[in-house]
Amino acid sequence: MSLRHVLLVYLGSGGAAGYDIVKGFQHTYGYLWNASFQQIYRDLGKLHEEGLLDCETVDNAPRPPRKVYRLNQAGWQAMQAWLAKPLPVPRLNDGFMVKVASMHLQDPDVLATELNQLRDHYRQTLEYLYRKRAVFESLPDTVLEKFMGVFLTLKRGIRLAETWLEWADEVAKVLAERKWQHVTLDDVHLFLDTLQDDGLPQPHSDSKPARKKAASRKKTAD
Amino acid sequence: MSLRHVLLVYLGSGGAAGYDIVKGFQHTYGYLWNASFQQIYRDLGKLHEEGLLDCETVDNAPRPPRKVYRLNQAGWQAMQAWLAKPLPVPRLNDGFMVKVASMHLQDPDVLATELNQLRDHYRQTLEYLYRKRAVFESLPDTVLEKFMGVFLTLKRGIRLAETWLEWADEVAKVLAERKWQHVTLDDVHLFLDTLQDDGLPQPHSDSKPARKKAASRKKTAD
DNA sequence: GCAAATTACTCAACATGTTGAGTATTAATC
DNA sequence: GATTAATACTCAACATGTTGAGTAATTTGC
Repeated sequence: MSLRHVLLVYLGSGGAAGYDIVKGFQHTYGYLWNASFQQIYRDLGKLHEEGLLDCETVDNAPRPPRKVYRLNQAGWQAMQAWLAKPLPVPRLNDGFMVKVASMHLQDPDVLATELNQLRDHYRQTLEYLYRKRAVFESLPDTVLEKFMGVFLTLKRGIRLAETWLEWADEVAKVLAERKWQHVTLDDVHLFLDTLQDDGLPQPHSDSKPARKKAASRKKTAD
Repeated sequence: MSLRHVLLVYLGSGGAAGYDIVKGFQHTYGYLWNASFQQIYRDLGKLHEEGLLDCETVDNAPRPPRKVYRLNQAGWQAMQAWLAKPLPVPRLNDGFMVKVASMHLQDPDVLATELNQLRDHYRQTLEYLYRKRAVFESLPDTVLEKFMGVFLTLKRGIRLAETWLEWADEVAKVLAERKWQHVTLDDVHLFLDTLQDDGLPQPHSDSKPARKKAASRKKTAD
């Protein structure tokens, strides 16, 4: 699961050339998948080497020739295979959450500043997404149905940003009231042990939910 | 921004040894940050090499000795520097969104199956998180305040899962009604060109919102 | 028409994350 | 007490993503 597959899907609607793919990709999947232009070029080259893409070199003198990539039989199959195979649940490695979880280690004003920057960002994003949604909603049904998939992901983006902002208000309130205390690792472990934690469902984790008493842990925190 | 920093934050509350860190880390940041035990061991070693962690080798005969890692001065500063420096807005490379956006390329029943698997997963996750929230809410305020940061991220996890499920209902409805049509890349480009797209706010994108007419694009789609 | 900036790329080094295999010690089973 | 399984690690190869530098054509400013 990676850019390779997303490129195959992108080319599933038709072939295209170098920089056009870069630009079109940003347009189409811009808020679904981040990729640098370097990575796109590199992976297009690899997919071609591996025989999943045909590459037609079209003369474009006096400029360098355009390389037009297009799915071939193998590529189409690889795309279908990816679409058909369920993905692992996405990881959500969000550093800001780590900062919030450990707010007791940090100057609350610094965290509040970062929170506000993020709020501005998500408010801007939301406005942008609302404008886009309005365009979609003004389309006649027959056209909208052509872009139903994209429309659905747009709605997802809107929901995400909206709930992020609601949550951020909660965090801001806590920060304003300065409702927290210092914590040690031992506090945390003792507390978590009392939870009788059955483990979060994690389809691609190799740890089983089996638990032992954590009593044997050496006291190493300071 | 990576596991390195999260480990520094984790050790900010106190030192700990090898496998204890692995286990404790999964506990504390399990639903905030995914990391394999191999990665944790490797990065602990690297942080030690770089002089950000002290490592005290404690005899544990007849077992292999325990390596107790602890933040030193430099490590504490590195942690504070990370906390103080605003993070880039997180990428959200979610393959399932790509699948939904290109639903016209795929058998709708296959997509529906994957959607339902994900719904089951998020429903389970949500139940787990509700149970955890109930524990937090039963705590006396003085204790809750110790874990306010963790509590806030838990609430975030709940909001995320809830809105994901609401959105999934929308998608399921569209899939059931089979409301979409075949699309070509040219359709997509023509449509997007009409949007007068100003670009999504992307703090760590190097593309500027400047736009040209896409009229010069060669017709390469099939 | 020359210099500087921009566009359209390529290359290489590196950071980060994943996968699979391997190795001791301890515990469980026969 | 030998065999097997589970625990607690280590190592190495590789996949993926990021960063910065470089190059050649094309446009822009003088």
